[in-house]
Amino acid sequence: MDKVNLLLVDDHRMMLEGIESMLQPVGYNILALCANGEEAWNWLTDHQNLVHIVITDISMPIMNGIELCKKIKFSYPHISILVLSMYNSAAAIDEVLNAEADGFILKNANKIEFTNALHKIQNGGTYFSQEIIPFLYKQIIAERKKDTELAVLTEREREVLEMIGQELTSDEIASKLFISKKTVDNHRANMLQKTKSRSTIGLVKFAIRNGIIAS
Amino acid sequence: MDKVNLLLVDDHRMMLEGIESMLQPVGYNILALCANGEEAWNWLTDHQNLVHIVITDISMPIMNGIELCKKIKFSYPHISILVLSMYNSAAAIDEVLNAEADGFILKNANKIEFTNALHKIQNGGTYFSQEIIPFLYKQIIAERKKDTELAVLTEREREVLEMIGQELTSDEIASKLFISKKTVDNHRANMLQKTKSRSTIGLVKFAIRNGIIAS
DNA sequence: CTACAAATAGGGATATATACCTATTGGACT
DNA sequence: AGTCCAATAGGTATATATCCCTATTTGTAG
Repeated sequence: MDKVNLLLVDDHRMMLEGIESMLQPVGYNILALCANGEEAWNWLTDHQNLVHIVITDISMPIMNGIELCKKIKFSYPHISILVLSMYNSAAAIDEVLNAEADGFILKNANKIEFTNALHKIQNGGTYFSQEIIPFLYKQIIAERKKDTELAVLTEREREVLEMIGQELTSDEIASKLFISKKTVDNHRANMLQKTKSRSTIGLVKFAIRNGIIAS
Repeated sequence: MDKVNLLLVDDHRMMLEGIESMLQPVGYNILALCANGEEAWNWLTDHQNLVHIVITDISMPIMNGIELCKKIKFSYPHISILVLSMYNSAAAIDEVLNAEADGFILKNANKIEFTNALHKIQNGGTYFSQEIIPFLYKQIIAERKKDTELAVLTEREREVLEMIGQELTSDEIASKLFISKKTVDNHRANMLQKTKSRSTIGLVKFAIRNGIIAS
């Protein structure tokens, strides 16, 4: 049987070389090492038919692992993808599932689990870390709730919230948006309810938490 | 010359094994792998005279690398420490320097740089990644500015600010601190001036920036 | 001893936000 | 055609924060 050809994608050089020194001795063929999704994507345009499995990190500069995964699955569906992640956050898991990855393991997995995951994947299967399986159920619900929490705000409300975060008053926001102060106040009131805040302070914390404004 | 004895500390199993497979072939002796600072600290009580260099991550559960570093430097000053970090944040660098580590490299360093750092350290020297050297200068100043920014607030003001961040009103804060609402308002006014904020919103952002409250 | 900063507190005025209401319009989904 | 919701806007009352003053006490540095 031919060697399995891998493409490794991670922005941490040490992680790349660590994986390489772990897999090369046990019969895997590392075709290339890429530091981010874009690099990998470009490399794939000329080598897509060589690659069997792409092993990628999630958080990387320029193009992250989720985006890379989606693009590969759309354009080169024959390539399997194993996603590595530092943390088993609900959001990460949800995104990985959404991107149709073939496997997802945490970076604190040991060599056994790692090669195990690769075996399953190279045989057309899937592999998800034991640690994240509870999340698959529990957190689809939790995630939906969190998504709802994020989605509760309308486009306009987010716009207003952003200006609140810039320390503008309702009057100033009204002027900037060419609407009545009353309307701005209504948006505030609605957002207070939706985010379960007592005052603008809670609103601002919500905004920072959700990346609407910077601290 | 005897082999150099190492203790590896990182909460990511894969990173531990990656480093191990990188260093073992080039003549280093890995004594143990620990998943966090406490584990390493406990292990050291019985093996402190065997270890030459401790290689540790910063962010780990239970006891982080900074704390571990400080404890080792206090109790076993003959042990050298190389700190690994994911990010070259100003805060991290400052803490590492403060903990008197012998070296600090980023996890995206390659094998060459890694062994280079170890060589320097085992010969009694220090090694800091090229990437972070600019930080050593620029950010000592930036850090000092941030410290100053933090220092402008008095103890009491910080206390009040923390409560503001919990969405308490001046009245409520006054009750909790057994002082007059007027006093709280004075603290607010003074903080607004000191932080150059237009309103409480700016104050809250300041508090989050400086870790006084969480978003 | 003096000078200064921090914490305390008050008066009084004004600005701003919040809490309840109601109401209209336009677009999307059923 | 009817329902729902976002966005709009107004009224009225109250709560809260902000501004501009003054003033006392206490501790600390010069």
